[in-house]
Amino acid sequence: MMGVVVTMSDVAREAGVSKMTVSNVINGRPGASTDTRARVLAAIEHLGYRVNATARHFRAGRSGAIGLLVPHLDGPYYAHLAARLDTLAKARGYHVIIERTGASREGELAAISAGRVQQYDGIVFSPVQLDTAEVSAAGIEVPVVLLGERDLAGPFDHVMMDNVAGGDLATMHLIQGGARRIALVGGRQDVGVDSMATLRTRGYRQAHAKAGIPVDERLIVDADSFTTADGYDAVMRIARDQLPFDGVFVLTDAAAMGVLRALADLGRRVPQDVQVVGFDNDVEGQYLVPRLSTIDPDNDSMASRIMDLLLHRVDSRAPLAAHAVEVVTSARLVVRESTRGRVLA
Amino acid sequence: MMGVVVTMSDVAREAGVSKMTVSNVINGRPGASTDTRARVLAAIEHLGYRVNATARHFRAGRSGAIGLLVPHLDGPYYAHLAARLDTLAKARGYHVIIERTGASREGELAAISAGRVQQYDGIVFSPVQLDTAEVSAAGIEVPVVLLGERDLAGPFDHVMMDNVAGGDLATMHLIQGGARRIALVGGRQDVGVDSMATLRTRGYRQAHAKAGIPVDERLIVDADSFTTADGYDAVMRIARDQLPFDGVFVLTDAAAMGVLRALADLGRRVPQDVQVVGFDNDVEGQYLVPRLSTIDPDNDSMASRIMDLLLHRVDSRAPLAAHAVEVVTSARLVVRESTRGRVLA
DNA sequence: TTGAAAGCGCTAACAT
DNA sequence: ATGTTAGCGCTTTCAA
Repeated sequence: MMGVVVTMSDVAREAGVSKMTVSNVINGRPGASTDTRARVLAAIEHLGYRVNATARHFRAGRSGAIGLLVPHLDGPYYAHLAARLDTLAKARGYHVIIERTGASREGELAAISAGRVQQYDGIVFSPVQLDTAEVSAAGIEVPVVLLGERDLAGPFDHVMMDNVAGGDLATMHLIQGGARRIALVGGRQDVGVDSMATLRTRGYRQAHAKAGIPVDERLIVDADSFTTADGYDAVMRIARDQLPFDGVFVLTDAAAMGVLRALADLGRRVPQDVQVVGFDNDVEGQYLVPRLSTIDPDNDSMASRIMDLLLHRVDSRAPLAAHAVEVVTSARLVVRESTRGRVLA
Repeated sequence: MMGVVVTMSDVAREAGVSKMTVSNVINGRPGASTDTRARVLAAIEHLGYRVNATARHFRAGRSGAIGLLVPHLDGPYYAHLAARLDTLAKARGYHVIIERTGASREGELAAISAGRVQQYDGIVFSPVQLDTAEVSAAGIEVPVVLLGERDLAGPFDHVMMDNVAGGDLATMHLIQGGARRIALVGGRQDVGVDSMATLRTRGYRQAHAKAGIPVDERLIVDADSFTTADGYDAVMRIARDQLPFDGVFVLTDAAAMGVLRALADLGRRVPQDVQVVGFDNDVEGQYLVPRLSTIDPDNDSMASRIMDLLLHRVDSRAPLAAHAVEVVTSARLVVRESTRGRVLA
């Protein structure tokens, strides 16, 4: 026997009031006497009533779902972000649905297509291929918070970490540890679209410029989707090309894991022969051999900002407000065993 | 301007039929002439109509949500399982909501409490502390599929991998590689409740018995929630107690990562001084130094079985059928660099 | 083969 | 301070 379903009408009858009064009490709306409120609360308690979230969302013309559109879930990065966002969303009556775009143009376009998006009350989108103009052109009709790349002056709220500063920090750290030929695994040339990769690459160049060290373009190698496998392959390609290098800045910790493995296969010691620094501060990094130095992007505060911005728009039914908000959270260097430098001031 | 919301009535008007006919066509119910069907389909296409899942679930008295109750999301194991289950669920009009129990009794009891569970149409529960009787006592009123531990004869459908065989396989592999004093990280004494840990431990003992090797109980050390940190700590504890060992069977790959790191800190070479084998076959394992030998539980087929069993009950509104189904998927040894043995037949 | 009516649980808008 | 009405989009039931 399925449990008795207690509705608002049941509570109203039990408390001797109307459904509306029950609704008002539940939603903390004013206009109920202390006495009535107490009776309603007692009835709720007594009957074990819980609001039917589906009915409430239905009535409001909403689904209660927030879409989180990310490239993949291979590494821990997006999994952790998803968990944090979900916790924040639950506290406010929503839940998070994860969609993987596969980091391809088609995947991203499909994910933000009208049909897919309309099932959500709002979306958090981390594009890796599309730029603001393209996202804008998709004509998304729910609130959107963009994530992880720099796009000046878009119509969307935008939360990102300071990738350029982070890349600079990481590279400068390698230089201070004595590196002069620093490979950039996952690096991308600056061609129009800003992305996590191009921005961190910009930081890499910035640090070289400040230190007066020339950049050898051949040391900038792509790493597809920044997975562990991609990192491994990238180093193997550099080695095959016989390019000397004494430092590696890897754009993600996940890829850095593959880099460390590749260096081990090549018989190069870390940090004695080659220093390595990652980016993301995944917990796994502190258990690698050697423990990985990395950049910590402070993801917890990013998650709060994201949910605040998004749900504010969702609740106020103002999908595309006039004033898009730009939030930049700052990065911090975490020095462990894979580098020779010291913590910077 | 929010996009025009196209409803079933709009489609009906456009096609010159009633809502019911549209509904029938959409749901593939019989009783619509080929001609009518074509007109309805054309109207749907023309207007860009999509069914409102919230309304449909509301009408059906459902939420459309499947709860996935797991101990944590620290490692990749449950994150991957969640992703797979979600893909399967989406294809059938449901979505997966992840709940973390924290691997504690209170956390698990809270997660399966009436209030929490009633928001789901069905749940997939991976208990680590509770046994079948306790889960049963909670009086869950939606379909449940249990996961990951052995419980004979419960009222719930139950999908698990063959943990005992996997533990046996791993241990036997270490023995064949020459190990005689094998530490068991995450091992648990067999006390009433079967769990992932006690079952794999049973496999460990079984292998020792078959090989005629005595088990040193002091080498069986707990590892809390099987995280990387727990694995690290476990090995450090064994070392502090000065117990000699030449092999380690770690109950999860996540913990195995910490084990490898600890052995590196202790200056013990793997696999020359100590062989290590994990369990789960996380992708990360093949990039560790050394690459981790492990047990592959074939999670993909587990995920399909789980969703099939669960949604069958959900769709047929038969939460507690008379015949609970027990599914056991088999495990496979993956030999890499952290052990000295060869692949078993 | 098709349609009309009713209602799922909730809340905005409007009485009282 | 509290109640009544109406209706969100869909499908079950019953009628034509």
